[in-house]
Amino acid sequence: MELLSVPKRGASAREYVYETLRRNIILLALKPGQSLTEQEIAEKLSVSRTPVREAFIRLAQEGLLETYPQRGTVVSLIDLERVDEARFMRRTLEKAILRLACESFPQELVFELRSNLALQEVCLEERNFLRLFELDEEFHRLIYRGCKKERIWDLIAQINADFRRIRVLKLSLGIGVGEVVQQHREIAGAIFDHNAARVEELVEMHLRQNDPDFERLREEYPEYFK
Amino acid sequence: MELLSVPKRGASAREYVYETLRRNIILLALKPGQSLTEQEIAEKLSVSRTPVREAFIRLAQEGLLETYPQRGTVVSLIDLERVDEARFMRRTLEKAILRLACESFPQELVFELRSNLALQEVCLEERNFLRLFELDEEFHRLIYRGCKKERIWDLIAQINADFRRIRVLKLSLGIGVGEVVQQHREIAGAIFDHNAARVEELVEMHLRQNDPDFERLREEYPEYFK
DNA sequence: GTGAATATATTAGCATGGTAGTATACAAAA
DNA sequence: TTTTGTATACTACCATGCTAATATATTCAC
Repeated sequence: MELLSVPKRGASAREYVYETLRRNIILLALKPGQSLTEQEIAEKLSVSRTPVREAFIRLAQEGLLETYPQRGTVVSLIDLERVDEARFMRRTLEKAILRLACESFPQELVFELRSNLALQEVCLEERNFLRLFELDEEFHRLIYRGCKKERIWDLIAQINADFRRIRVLKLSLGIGVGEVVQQHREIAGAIFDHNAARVEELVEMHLRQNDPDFERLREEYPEYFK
Repeated sequence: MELLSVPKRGASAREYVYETLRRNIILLALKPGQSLTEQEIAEKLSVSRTPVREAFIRLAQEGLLETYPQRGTVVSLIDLERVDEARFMRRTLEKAILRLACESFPQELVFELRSNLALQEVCLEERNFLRLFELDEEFHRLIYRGCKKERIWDLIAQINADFRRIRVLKLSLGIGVGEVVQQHREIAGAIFDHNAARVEELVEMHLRQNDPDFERLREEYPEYFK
């Protein structure tokens, strides 16, 4: 098992282990269904079992791990029902948030949004899809922040973990990245123009475009799904 | 410090401590701002420090506790900004959920909803407001379950913890309980009649009625607020 | 060879001791 | 009186050993 490394940066051991595992699960360096033990991870990350255990508990609570007492711990399989529920939640909230953003959006974040879009273009040209994925998340987070709803974004990110794994699968197949950047630009444009009606359409489209690919991915990687 | 007890029921020590503390914080048996230590709670609940610590971590993640490394842990103050954000989230999602419920709602849950309403009436007559509070939560959960969106309810419950503490404060002052039961009955009626337009109004009213009381409560209990 | 009983290994849950960081009390100096 | 330095106490963080539950391998009876 190879783990992508995450910088420690003064954080506690617990935080370090948590971030490392979370990132590895979402980026599929840890495969759905793969089993882990406290001991094993503790050794790999050079910490004791306690902070590993605490990270496991948190990841289990977020649905990324499943712990079976006295037996072991496995990376959760991707659950398409849960994905549906998460996407319903996100679609619903994001439409409401973007309506707010069209009413008013703070100037300093306009700059950040534009910068983010520019970087997305670069990643697209360079075909750096993983980084593009992170910029995508950051783009949406910025909008939530502009509406003073950043906590809501954090919750969505939590419940959306399974969906994020699916997106990583899609990226690994290189499916539909160009459209995404174009849509982001249009969404930003609608915010700047205070065009609430238009933004609602755009969000609906943006968040629904992944729909048809689920079954295909499931056929491609059946062992990752529940 | 007196803790309301919670039955153990075969759960792990960690779960037991978590449930006990959570309940005590929300019902304000543990006051906002009050400080706790692992040691102290471990002794009171007759477990070791480990499960207490793990429960603390989870409660801190949910915003009910704040942990300052090497200094201590305190029960979070009620944060009205966070409350606003949580209520925005709930209003937005609950309207969408209730529209779904008006389209179709499973028969077996109709029965449960009616039973719940009947119990609410009893609690109202008996002035058992704490139990009524729990039935209220259960009422809404049932609706989410009927739409296969129970996970979303759980997230809302999490982010709503501060709002729940406010409601407990209100109940302790005996403010506006009669209306709530009446509104629940109307909401259920609208679901059974598939009246989506009506239900949206009702939800808006139901979830907004608490608005004006915040400042009053803040004056009454300034030490509980941030 | 098959099935039951038993031993062994493995795991997460839990208890407990040590550590480092922080606040507090108090004494000494100004 | 005020400030500064120091000792003390207290805390959460982390390491580690033990326990109980479970899965697997082995032995034995038939």
